Amino acid sequence: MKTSEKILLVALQQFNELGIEQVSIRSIAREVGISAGNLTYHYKNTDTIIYELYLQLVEALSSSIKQIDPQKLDIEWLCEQLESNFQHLWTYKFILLDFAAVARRVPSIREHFRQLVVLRQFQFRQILEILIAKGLLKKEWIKGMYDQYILLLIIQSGAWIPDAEIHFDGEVEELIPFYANLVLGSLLPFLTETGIEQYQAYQKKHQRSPIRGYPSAG
Amino acid sequence: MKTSEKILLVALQQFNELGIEQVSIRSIAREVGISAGNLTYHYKNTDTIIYELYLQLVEALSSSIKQIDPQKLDIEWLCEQLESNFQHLWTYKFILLDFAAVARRVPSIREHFRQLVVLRQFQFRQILEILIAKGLLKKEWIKGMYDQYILLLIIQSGAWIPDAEIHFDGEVEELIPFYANLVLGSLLPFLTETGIEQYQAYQKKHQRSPIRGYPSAG
DNA sequence: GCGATTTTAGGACAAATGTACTAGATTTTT
DNA sequence: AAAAATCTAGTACATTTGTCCTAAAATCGC
Repeated sequence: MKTSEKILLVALQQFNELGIEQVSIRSIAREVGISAGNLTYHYKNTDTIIYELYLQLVEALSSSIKQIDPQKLDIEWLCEQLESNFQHLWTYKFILLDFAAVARRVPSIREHFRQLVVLRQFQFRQILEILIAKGLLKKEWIKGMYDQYILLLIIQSGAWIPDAEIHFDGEVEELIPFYANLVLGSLLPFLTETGIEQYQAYQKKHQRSPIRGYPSAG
Repeated sequence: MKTSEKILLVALQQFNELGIEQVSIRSIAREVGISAGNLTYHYKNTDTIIYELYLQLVEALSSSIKQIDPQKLDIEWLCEQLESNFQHLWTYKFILLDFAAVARRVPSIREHFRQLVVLRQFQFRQILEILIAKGLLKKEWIKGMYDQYILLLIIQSGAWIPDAEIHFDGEVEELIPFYANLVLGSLLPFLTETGIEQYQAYQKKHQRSPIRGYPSAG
């Protein structure tokens, strides 16, 4: 494997484990087994590495979405899509764990992400329209409610990661399904009866209890 | 004003403006106009200051909640309560801006917060029960949906701050109302007709357009 | 095999940070 | 007023970090 690839791999691991502020070019170089001087040859500084990893994440997410095929689009597809995306996000969790700090350190990430969110809003809107047309989602019964929902969904899509870091106590394998399920739960009140049936079919298929590994007041 | 109070004040300001990682005992001491040595006499290190400010925030939120009076509890009360809480959170925004980083630096904050959330879940559940009993909220039509919603609401209650830092472009005075309104929006699909009326009455009273200062795909 | 390019190691340097310590000043207590 | 406490300034030290530079080593094209 190329040195530059090794660096990114080790860097990602360290960022995820220690948090961005604890990682330096020296700490990465040490673990890769190269000199710090050498590392700066490949990546000028840690910010460059962060940006590179951010691009990897964006790429992973984009290629996952591909084209939206209105034919296959249903609740089950949505569930799978979301869970797959969450998996990618978790792989690069350090980015969303302290996204504000990341965006402050690397302004180009902030700018890129701002535009990305605008695009996502648009895509979500299209998806919802299709689901409504298919009778899986209720028609908007309060003006603007779906626009609000989309924003909330985007916020939630990043926010579950810090939440998991603080609260989640369960097994690692259960983490993604748990939060995917949780965020999907925000869709529940909008579902039609057919939509609910599809949702519950998906639930059953994957054998999930709704809340586990999360401290509760019960 | 006592020196120790001045320190907290300046520290809060610097944390909010620069982010936790850019603030040091020296940078605070410089702005307060005292020596760094003196500052360490009052607070051993920045972590201690962070913890102190965290306690201030918790105190502000707690005293805001006070006792819940089932008599007065309605949608309007909920809106006001939420907006008031958001105001407090924004005052100490650095804490929730990088909460994962804060919790990593000061483990006692993490532990305290974990317990706090358990309590909040319980309180929310009580509030929702009352609203249901009053006919403002629909009865749960999918098992466990309100438990899920409560978790989402708690996540959203912290997540709007990083989101604002990245996306919000509007006037500062509009920020809190915008996000309070956005998060309250997640309640919309659960509202009964009476609930919707109360909600819209509150909206009208405060003259809000639902989306402003936020980049949209429209 | 040879020259050019790419890759690597290592060191030097300034700046910043947390921590600890000393000693003087100020306030409070008695 | 004297003693005790609290508060303050200043210094020193070890570490870490980003950045820059040099020279050697490895690799590649021909």
